[in-house]
Amino acid sequence: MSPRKNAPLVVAAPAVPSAQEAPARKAPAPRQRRKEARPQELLAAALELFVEKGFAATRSEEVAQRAGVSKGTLYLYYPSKEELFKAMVRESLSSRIAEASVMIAQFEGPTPQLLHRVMHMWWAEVGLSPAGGITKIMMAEARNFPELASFFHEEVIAPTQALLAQVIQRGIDSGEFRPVSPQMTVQVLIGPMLHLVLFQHSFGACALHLPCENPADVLALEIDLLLHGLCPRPGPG
Amino acid sequence: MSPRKNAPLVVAAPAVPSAQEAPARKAPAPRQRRKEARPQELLAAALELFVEKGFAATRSEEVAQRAGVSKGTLYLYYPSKEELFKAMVRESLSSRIAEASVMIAQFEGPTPQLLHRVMHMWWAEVGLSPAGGITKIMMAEARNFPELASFFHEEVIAPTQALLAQVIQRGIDSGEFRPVSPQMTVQVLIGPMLHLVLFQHSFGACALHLPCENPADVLALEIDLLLHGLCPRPGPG
Amino acid sequence: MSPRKNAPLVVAAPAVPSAQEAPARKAPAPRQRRKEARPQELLAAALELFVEKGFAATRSEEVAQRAGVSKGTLYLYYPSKEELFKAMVRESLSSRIAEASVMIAQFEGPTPQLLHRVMHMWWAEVGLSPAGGITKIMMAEARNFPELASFFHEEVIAPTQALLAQVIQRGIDSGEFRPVSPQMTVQVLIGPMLHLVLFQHSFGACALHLPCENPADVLALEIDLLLHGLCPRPGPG
Amino acid sequence: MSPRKNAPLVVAAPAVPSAQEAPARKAPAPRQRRKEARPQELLAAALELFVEKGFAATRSEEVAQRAGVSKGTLYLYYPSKEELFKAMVRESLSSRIAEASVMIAQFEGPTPQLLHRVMHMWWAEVGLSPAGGITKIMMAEARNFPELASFFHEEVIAPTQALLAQVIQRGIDSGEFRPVSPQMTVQVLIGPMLHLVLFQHSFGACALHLPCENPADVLALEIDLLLHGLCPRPGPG
DNA sequence: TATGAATGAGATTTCATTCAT
DNA sequence: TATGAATGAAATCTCATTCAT
Repeated sequence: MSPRKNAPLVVAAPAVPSAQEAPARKAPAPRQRRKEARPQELLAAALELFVEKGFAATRSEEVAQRAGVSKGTLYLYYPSKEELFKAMVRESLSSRIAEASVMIAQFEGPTPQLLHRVMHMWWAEVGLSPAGGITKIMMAEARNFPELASFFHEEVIAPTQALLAQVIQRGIDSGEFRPVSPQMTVQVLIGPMLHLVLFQHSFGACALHLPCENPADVLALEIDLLLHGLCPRPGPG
Repeated sequence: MSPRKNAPLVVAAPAVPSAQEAPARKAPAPRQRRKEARPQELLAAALELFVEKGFAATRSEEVAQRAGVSKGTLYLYYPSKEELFKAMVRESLSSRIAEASVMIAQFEGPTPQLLHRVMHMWWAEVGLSPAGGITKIMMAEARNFPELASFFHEEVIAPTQALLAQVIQRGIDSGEFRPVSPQMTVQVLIGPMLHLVLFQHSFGACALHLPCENPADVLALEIDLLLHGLCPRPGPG
Repeated sequence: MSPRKNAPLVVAAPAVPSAQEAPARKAPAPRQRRKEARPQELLAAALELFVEKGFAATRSEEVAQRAGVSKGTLYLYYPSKEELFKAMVRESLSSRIAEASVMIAQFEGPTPQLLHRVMHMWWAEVGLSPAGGITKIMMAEARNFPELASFFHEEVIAPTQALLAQVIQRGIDSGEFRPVSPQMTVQVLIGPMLHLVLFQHSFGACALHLPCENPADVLALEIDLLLHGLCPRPGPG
Repeated sequence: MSPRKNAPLVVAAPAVPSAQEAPARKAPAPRQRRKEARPQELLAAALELFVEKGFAATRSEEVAQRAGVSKGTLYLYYPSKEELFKAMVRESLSSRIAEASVMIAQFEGPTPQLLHRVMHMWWAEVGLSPAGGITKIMMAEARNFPELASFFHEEVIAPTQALLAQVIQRGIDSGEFRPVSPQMTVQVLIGPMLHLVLFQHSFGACALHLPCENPADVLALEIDLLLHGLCPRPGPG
């Protein structure tokens, strides 16, 4: 949907796998292998740390350390912290959006079921992974780093919303949904999920006494409410 | 639907006029003595700046400047940036929660109407004011400033959720709502509103080409959907 | 002995004249009384705090507070921290030196006994009182505050050493002491006592596990050693 | 006796030459890489400055400058001013104490001679070097920096006193000394020497008109007095 | 005379980025 | 390529002193 040419999207680079492979390395030519894996390792370390601490508060040396290289090496691959961040976003999120796009296009069946599927998919792939925290960072630091904000909007937000609006529209067209505004409904759909994710990545990560509901249950309830409302139906469903 | 009419969504609190009129003046600012007014002015400046830039990225000197005083004066009133932040939260949010609590206790009438009222009230008092941005900061910086997170949770999040859960419970008790989990439903209720506010205070504040819906309309739709669902009712409501 | 003209020694120059003239007054109006006592109270507070923390590390506001007045008032009496310090020195030490001078001049009897007396007197009046700590400060901060150092040398150190040298000379002249250098012997005399005092006011004031001997005993031993030596006498004393 | 021949009493450690030759240079100091030498250079600069100004009054940037590096570099080697201070103490004093300990253990000969030797050794290695000023700082700032005080006591004071007490005990055991208290005698021994050093590093370093005796002579006299007393011996020694 | 609010230079420590090796 | 020592701008907080009241 977005005009971006999302070439690396399809690669579906696993968010943190490389980091987990690294400690147990067994390549025959370890020197060589390592060199090729560097960008992946750096990106994985960046994802973890940016989500944990935010963009400004993450020290580039720490990223390098966690990836097992020196500070200088990081700058060999990415000329600045901003570029590192962008690369990490592309790696972590853009590919997921492409996948979802394919799934939606191919789906045949009732729209409520498609909506279920899309939301659960997002929850599983993004909400539950560290990638979900990226949005938290961007919301917080958008105004301090406008160029990053702009990038993120084009690369992630707009495409995602377009995808969801498409699903709503499908339901309206087929008479399965009431004739609401797709764009606005998307906001209502996204809201609680994102809120849940943000919460997990912020207060949820602190050791507070959180009366934290099971997110999966909240998600189920949300879908149920959105589809059928809080008020009991007068006649049988 | 309206593509761009959300202009004054976030009501920018007017900075201390004198500070803004005299950016280039050289005279050492004739040392005004006004102990009474200072805290308010500092808190207002702090609110603006913290929401704009976040906790860590806001320089305390900048807060002082915007309040029209010197760095030292700020520390005369608040012993640290953290304490300034806390005071600002108490000033901006705690009082609102107390008001809402009173309103809910006194309300007589159908619960859906009460829910409407509470949500619109929050939107008007918090969502539309800079205070709404405080949550954005806290989500972003909770993990870097655990003590602040804990404070915010106790002072704001927990009371707010308790209040809303109380409303849901009222509806369930009276048969007006289906027997859902109040705590979880609160998450679903809060989600989109908070998301909207966060969005306004982050991407919305950047000069992006946002297909940003009118928030008030989104809010209305949300309440409608939550009460009646996306799926059309089989019989007449 | 030193070329200094120690005129003010005898005069016991009253630091803040009005302050010393007024200690015995009994003005009926308590308001009045207070005002006259101010300098004394400030000087007392200054002595305590300067000895405790040093010159630079003592905040002038703290001195004012301990004296029960406001910061502004302190500056009404003493135009700067340096002047306050000087006044305090005059008040605390100069008068003692004058007293000792009189005692020495009037003493009739064997010199070893005079030496005993002088040293015990110094110990009782200075060593045991907070005033002893002033030397600690001066030693530490002399190079950072040369003017203060110069003042202290003229006002305290030189007169004291001259007095002691006079006693030694008396012993030599009468054949009671070996013909040593009075000036140098003064150093040897002063050393351990001052060291003891400095130690009390520094490490001794910390909560360390000090194998701290009873200072009075150390003093007695010192005098004994200086008079009779460490080596046992070959024949009967 | 000699009125003024104590010129180079305190051997000023030569500052890093390059740093002093180029105070006005503008070129950004061609970033030398010399990890090996840095700690030594920094420690030397720290010693000089701490002794000159005290712990609190020495700015860490100044230490860096005198060592010819930037502020940041200092913090690369020592994580805080306190740690820098400790490292400097270990470098300057702890090693000397170890040396003295060995010498004492190996010495064979009369105890008065050993005492002579120890005291002269201390004078030469510590008293005459900038390291002697460290005690001045510690005495002055012990109460403001208790942790530093504790460190210094354990690392320097206690071991030194133990060593000297051991020598006195040796003399008593062999009948060479009268049966005095070793611990207390140590105080008497240390006192004048330390006093001399403190004086040199404080008032002595100011441009005062000091009737300052030659310290070496004072030291000799002190030892003589302590061994044989002020009072003339009735019979021949 | 007495107050205490206000000021602003200054001190420590951090970190993105550079560059000699 | 890779390293990591070096830099220096910044950010928080302190405190002697001033001055309006």
